[in-house]
Amino acid sequence: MDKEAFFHKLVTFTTAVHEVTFDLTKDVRPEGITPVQYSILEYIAVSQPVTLSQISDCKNISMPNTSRELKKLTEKNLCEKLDVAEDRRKQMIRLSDAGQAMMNKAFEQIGERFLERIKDSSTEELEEISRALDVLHSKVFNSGE
Amino acid sequence: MDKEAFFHKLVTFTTAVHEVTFDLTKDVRPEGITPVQYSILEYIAVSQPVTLSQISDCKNISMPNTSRELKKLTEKNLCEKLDVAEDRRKQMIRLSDAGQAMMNKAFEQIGERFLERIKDSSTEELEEISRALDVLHSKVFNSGE
DNA sequence: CGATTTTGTTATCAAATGATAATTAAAGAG
DNA sequence: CTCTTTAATTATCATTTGATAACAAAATCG
Repeated sequence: MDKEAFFHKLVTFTTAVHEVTFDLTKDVRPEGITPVQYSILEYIAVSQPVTLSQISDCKNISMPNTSRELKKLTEKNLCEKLDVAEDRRKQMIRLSDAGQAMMNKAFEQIGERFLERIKDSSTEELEEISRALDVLHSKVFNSGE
Repeated sequence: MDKEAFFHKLVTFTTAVHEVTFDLTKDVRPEGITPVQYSILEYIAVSQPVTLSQISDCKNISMPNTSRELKKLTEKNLCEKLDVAEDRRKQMIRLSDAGQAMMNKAFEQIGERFLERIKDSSTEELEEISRALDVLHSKVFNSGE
């Protein structure tokens, strides 16, 4: 298969992934939370506890802007800052109970929509999908490292 | 495999896809083009000719805002509006020569980065990846319909 | 034909985001 | 101990984006 066609296939695929994730996640964002804030909360939920710099790096948001958004989230009692004993410049950030509850609810909705989407797949097909995810994750979409 | 783990796997995967596409496409956006404008140009490039409503629907941008951004792009001579004979309300939009050249260049850069990313894969692995793309595209990320 | 729907435009406003400079405090290097 | 680097904050500004209302013209429906 020629590179050109392969590349086109990948572009089409990533576009589809973006569209589907948009569909799965639309409307789950709670009132009063901006898109950027939600994406930060999502990141914290998955990787907590994290430092401010980590959020800044991974989400490609400058430190000042990360600090600003995190301050707003903290004021809304959605996350907490914990001092780090070894390095007193750093702060570990994690979701508060309220923030955790909020994100659980959001993930639950997304999960339901996802299950709806694969509900017609047999056990064998799910296995196949799972293997496909492994292949692509390890051979193409391996961001880490 | 339980649903919970399956869902988690998918979340991790889509996150990776987003990160990788960000890496592949960062810095390719030409000077003076905003992110939203670039995403519109990308969509036109792949699907041209398209109507304004199609752009609005597919990119989830309201008609007024789509119209505004398209006007700016037209003023920059990056795309053209063609009248439709059968329905004089509609306009078909496509890239101008300059716009096409610009997007070709952008896609070329992305293509190079992509090839770099899969350069260590054998022919068999590429076949495997291709099949995995087909599986996921048809069974999970099938946005159309 | 008249009413309604579709397609697109213009204008305007508010909110979200991005970018930068200046500052603080702690850690680490020499 | 001084100098430099790292982590984070605050303040400020311009740009981008989203949202809404009001409008116009063509198509479609009954």
